[in-house]
Amino acid sequence: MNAFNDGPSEQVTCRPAATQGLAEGAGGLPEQAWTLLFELLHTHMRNFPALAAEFDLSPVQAHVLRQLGEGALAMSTLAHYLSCDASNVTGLVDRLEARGLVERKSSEQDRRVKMLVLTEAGAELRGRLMARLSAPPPLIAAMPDEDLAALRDIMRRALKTQ
Amino acid sequence: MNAFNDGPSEQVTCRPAATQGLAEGAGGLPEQAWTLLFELLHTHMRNFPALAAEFDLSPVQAHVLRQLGEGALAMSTLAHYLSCDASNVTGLVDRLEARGLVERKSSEQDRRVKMLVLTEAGAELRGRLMARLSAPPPLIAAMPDEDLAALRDIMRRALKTQ
DNA sequence: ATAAACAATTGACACCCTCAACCATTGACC
DNA sequence: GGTCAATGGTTGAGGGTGTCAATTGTTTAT
Repeated sequence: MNAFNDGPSEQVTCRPAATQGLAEGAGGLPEQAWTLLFELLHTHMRNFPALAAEFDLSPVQAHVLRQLGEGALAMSTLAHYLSCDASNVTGLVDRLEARGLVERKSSEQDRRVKMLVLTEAGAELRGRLMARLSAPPPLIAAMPDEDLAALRDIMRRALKTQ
Repeated sequence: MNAFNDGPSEQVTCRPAATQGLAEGAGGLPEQAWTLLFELLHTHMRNFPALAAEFDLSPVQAHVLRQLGEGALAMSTLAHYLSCDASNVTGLVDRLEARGLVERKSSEQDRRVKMLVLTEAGAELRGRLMARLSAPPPLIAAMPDEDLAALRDIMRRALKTQ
């Protein structure tokens, strides 16, 4: 998220210049739609670190909790989902484990593998985090119902055919 | 980023569990639409570090170049746009300046502030970066024209009223 | 003229990330 | 059975990103 950055989370508004060079009107229909979504995307992602910080989590830790939704997950699998090196996950999990949010359990089938499970505290924290994440940002919340329904339907179709 | 995170950029698919606990059908219209957008958002953001790496940039450096679109920008302003501490920007700009992408120019009006400008090389790199960023992800590219047009119009309205 | 506010930097410290090297375990092959 | 390559996780070196507290130089208000 890396990538996202940590920081004070005052009121943020996006600078028009950020899209400069993207040629708003140009390109095909996909480019036009994408450019606009891209704007929402980046302005929202700017808040993610602050949002994670509300739960005393780094952005990446929040991602991990997010991914650890259901049952156990091998470290290597997590590394793949996070698109990062396995060695990175070691320290990541170390810190989460030290905070009592996650547990390493050796796999029965393959003793090389360590499975990750949320502790009770971890599951509780994840619940609160997910609830917070599902709150739509102002830009969405302010949309008229018509647009919201259309948006939802479009996205459902897109995610289904993908 | 880092929040986003840096990492190998193989083929990525999102794990259903990531949305677990978000209660897909529940909530009002805003929540429903948002949950779906949220999915797109996170899967796409996962690729951002790899995308930046194509230009030998860290995710944050790519953000900075993005923001530095038009004229000069004070360091403090950049810090505000990045939602990060001013002290962080110092090192950030140090590295970009060392690579010849950005220049510090003392302001005429106020000798405390240093204005950032893209060098020629920086502007060229930014151009290529922005072109790359404007390429819609597969999920968008695969949408039918009807949906794309609707999506574009909805987003235009939303960004305008915001 | 003095004091408060501000822009940028520095230094200490922590996290995130990669790469290369390493250990233990597994599975295939002779 | 014994050997060897492949795999999962950890460690260590090195660098980017981020914070906070303290410092310097400049501006602005009183």
